[in-house]
Amino acid sequence: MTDVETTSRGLTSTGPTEEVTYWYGDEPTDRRRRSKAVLEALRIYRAAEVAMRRRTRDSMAMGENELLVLRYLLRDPTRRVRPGELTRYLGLSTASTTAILDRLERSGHITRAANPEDRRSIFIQATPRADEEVRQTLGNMHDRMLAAVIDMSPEESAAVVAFLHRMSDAVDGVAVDKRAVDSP
Amino acid sequence: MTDVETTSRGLTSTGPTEEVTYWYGDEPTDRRRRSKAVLEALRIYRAAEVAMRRRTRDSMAMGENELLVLRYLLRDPTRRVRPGELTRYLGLSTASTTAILDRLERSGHITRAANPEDRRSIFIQATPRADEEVRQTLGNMHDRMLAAVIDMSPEESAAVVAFLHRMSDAVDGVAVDKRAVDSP
DNA sequence: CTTAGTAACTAGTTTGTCTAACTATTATTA
DNA sequence: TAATAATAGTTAGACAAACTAGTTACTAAG
Repeated sequence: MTDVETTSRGLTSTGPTEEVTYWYGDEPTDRRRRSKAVLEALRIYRAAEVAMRRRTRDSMAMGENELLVLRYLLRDPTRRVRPGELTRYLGLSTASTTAILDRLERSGHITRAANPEDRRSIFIQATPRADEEVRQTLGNMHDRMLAAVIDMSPEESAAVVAFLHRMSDAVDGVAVDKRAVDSP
Repeated sequence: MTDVETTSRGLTSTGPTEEVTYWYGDEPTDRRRRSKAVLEALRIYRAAEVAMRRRTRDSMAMGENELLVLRYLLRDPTRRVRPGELTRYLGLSTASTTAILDRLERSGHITRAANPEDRRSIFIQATPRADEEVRQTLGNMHDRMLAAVIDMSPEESAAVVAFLHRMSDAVDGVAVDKRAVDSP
């Protein structure tokens, strides 16, 4: 399990051709080997995604959270999003959210608009420029992802979705207790 | 469409039961619906993982990169790892690596040892305490992940692995232009 | 009308990164 | 062999982005 080189383009697409061909007698050894191949593929995907995030962040000269905010806003441009919602989404303090919005406003990616119904709060809107920039760098990715799944059979889709849900459950259980044992 | 609540425990495991059942006539509409379900499941998994990382980091009072270094060191405790290797792994400057190692040394998670063959360089070793702490928080996760895939059929494994490889390729192509293209 | 609660912001601090300069050591070459 | 270049890691100082604590403006409840 070495993450080392997988962050550079090309190395993440190691051909799966033979790794997953299966046996007639489905012995425990084979199952273990297949399981490892699946987890390895997942790890490679994660590495590819982390690398993509960094490239995008660099090419847009923008922090991770700023980018997340833009993507969140652009996901449904009709929705009225307030800073508090972004605070919960990012899991940061309200102060940090304010700072992020300041930077995005200064760089011309968002605007702050008054909320007529509650004059304490405001609405955040992505500018056309933000839309264009994000679309230019990430736009094709979603299309490619969709193209990569559109040809899957119902059975394949079901297997993948079930797998992802089990994985989500697996990572959901980490570090929820802790500090009961060894705190100083 | 909203990432908002998916970062909290439990909400990531929305039952997939009906979303993926399939039709007799496999019309384009169904295929599109299935595709969206798959990508949605992937997005939920990602959110679960990000949340897990944060919980771990918080519970160990440690930065993301410190944790990455420890996991890297503990992956094969017999190997002699030098700071330069960690620098390349993390993709940071050598100065930042030094700072990270300073923090880890001060908190008792690593030790610096001399390299007798090249007195400019040193070896980094994780302490037993680091091993125990990491194992305690993340140890079970790998077991749970393995348990979540060990029962998959050869066909299911193949479908999942192929899916992950296609996804890796899809994200690999983002934002590679703009600057010097892929470098070796 | 007062008091409590909420939404966002400001100020000041801490953390973790960066670049540039530095020390010590090893490798190359004139 | 002496001079020079290259390498490994550290130190110093600057900056970006997070945090906590406190403020302002407003709404809701007694």
